[in-house]
Amino acid sequence: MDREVRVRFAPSPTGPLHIGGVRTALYNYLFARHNGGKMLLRIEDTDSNRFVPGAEDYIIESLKWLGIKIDEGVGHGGENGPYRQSERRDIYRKYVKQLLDADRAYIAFDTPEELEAARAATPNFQYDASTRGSMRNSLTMPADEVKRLIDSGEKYVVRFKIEPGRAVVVDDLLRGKVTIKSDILDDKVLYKSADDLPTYHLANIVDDHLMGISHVIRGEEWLPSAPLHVLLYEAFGWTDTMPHFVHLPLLLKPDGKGKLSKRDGDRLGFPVFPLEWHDPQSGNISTGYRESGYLPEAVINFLALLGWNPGDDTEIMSIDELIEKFSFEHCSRAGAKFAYEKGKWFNHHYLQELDDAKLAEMFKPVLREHGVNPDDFSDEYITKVVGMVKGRINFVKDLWDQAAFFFSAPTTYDPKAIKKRWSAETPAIMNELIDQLQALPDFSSAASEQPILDWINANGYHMGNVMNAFRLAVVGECKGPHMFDITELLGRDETISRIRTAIDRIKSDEPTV
RNA sequence: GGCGAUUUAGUGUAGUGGCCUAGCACGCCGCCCUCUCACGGCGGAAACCCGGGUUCGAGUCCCGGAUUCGCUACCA
Repeated sequence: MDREVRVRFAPSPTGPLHIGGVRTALYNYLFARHNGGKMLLRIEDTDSNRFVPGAEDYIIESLKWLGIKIDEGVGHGGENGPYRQSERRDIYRKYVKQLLDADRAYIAFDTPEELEAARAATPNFQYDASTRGSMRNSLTMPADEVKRLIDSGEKYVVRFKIEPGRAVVVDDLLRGKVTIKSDILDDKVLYKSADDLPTYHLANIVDDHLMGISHVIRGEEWLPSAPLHVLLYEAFGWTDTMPHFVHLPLLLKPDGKGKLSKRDGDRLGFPVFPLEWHDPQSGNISTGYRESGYLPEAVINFLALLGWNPGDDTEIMSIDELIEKFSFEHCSRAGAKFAYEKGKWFNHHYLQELDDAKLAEMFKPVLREHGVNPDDFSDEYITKVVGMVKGRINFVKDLWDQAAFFFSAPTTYDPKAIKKRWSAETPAIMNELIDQLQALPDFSSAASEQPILDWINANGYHMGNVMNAFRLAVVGECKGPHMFDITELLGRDETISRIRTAIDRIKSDEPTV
C-alpha cells in the first residue's frame, strides 16, 4: 500500500446530511489524516429528479462545523475537478462509449412500463444474460434500427453486459474477501439518455479512477453492488489501480429494528442532522446537533466510538487523538444502535472542559430567549453563575433551568417544598434570619456561612428546615448550588428582599400547615 | 423469495486458544459527601445467540442452525 492515500466523501444532494453520513465522512477523514493522505468532497448529483436546492451548501457547512476538513472538492478547489458529477457529462459520455465499443455494454430501449410488465410476468425477473435476448436492445435489434431509434430521439439507457458464470471477489478491508457469483448480478443501467447522465455506478467508478482514489470507504448498503464495481474496473482495464474497499456498518435505531431514520429522532427526541434544516419543499424545519446545543467535538467523539474503538479503554479523545489512533483494525462489523444517551454524556463532558467565560457567552442567547437582557448583568456575574451550575447540565440551554433564579426573583414556590419545609413558625425564623444577615459584617460566602450556622445551632433550630426555607425563599425550590455562594452573588439587599417577599407570599398565597 | 453481511450485559464496546470467577463506558440502583438538587467518590445488578465438533483447555478455531441488518430501481 505504497500509494498515496486519497479518500472521498461523496454524498448526494438530496436533502440534509444524515448523521450516518456524517460518521462515514468522519471515518474517511480520520483514515486519510492518519495516513497523511487527502480527503475529497464529491457531489453525486446524477439523479436530477432527487436534487434538492441548498443541500450541497448544507453538506459543506456541516463538515466545516464539525471540523472535518476537505482538501479537494466542491467548494474547496483542486486539480481533479469538476467535483460535481452533473458537470462531468463529457467525461462520462466518453467512457460509456468506450464500454459500448468494447462490447461490454449495450443500448436498451425498454420503457419503464415494459420493464414493469416483464417483472410482473416473471417471478424473479432480472435483466441479465438469461433475459436480455428477449428484450428491446441493441443485442436483439438490427444495427440500423437501433441507429434510427436513437436518431429519432427515442429514450434509451446503456446497460452493463455482465457475463454469467464468474466468481467475483471483493476484497474488503473490514470483512475480508467477499465472493459473489456474477449470475446474480443484473445488467445495471450505467447511463440514461433522458438526462444525459450516468447512474451512480458508472460515475462512481470513473470518478474514483480519475481522481486517484485509493480507498473507498462507504456504508454497508454498498456491499451488494461492490462486485459490480469490481467488474466495471475490470471492463475499463483499471484493476491495477482499483481502490481498496471498506464497507462500514450502519447506524441503527436506538430501539426496535432497522436503520436510523429521521423519524426516530422526532420520536425519541434527538437530532439526526448535524445542522438545522429547512426543507424547501414542505417548509418543515428539522433541528440539528448544532442548534440543539451540541459541541462539535462531542458529536465527533461520540460518533467515532459508534463502530470503532482505540483498542483500549480510552473514550475521551480530541479529533487529533482520533486521527492518531484510527485504523480499521478496531472497527466493528455489525451495525450499531444509535446510543444517543451517551451522546448527551459526551456533550456534558465537553461542556465541563469549556472555559466559564466562553460558556457564559453561549448562555447569553438563551437568556434573551427567556426575556432576560444579558446586558443588564456584568460578564463577571454571568460567568460566575455559569461556573456554579455547569456541573449539572448536558446542554447550554439547560443552564436556564439551573440558573434562572440568578436573573430574576422567584415568583412561585415549589408546593412540595413548602409542605415539607415551611411551617407556621417559619416566617418568624426567617425574620430573625434577616436580622442576622443584616448584621453580617462581611457578606461573602466564606465569611457569612459560619455565623449563620452558629445562629441556627445556638437557637436549637432544625438545620435542614431553616436552610431549606431560606433556599426556598431565595431560589423558589430546593435545589441549586451551595446556599452561601448563591447569596454572595445575589448580594445582601436582593437576598433579604427575596426573603421578605417569600414571607409575604407564602403566607398569603399558600395555606400553611 | 434470492444474495451478502452480522451476532459479548438495556446500549456502545474490550477480548486474536489458557492471564475471563469476561474488562471499560453510558444508562439504572444503592451508599458516602451534604442545607437542597446536582457534581464527585465508592459499591451493586446485568452479557459470551443456539447446537455440534476440534483441543488437555473455546467468548476466542471449524461446521450447522437461528437472529438481526442490508441489497435485490432508468436512487444513491
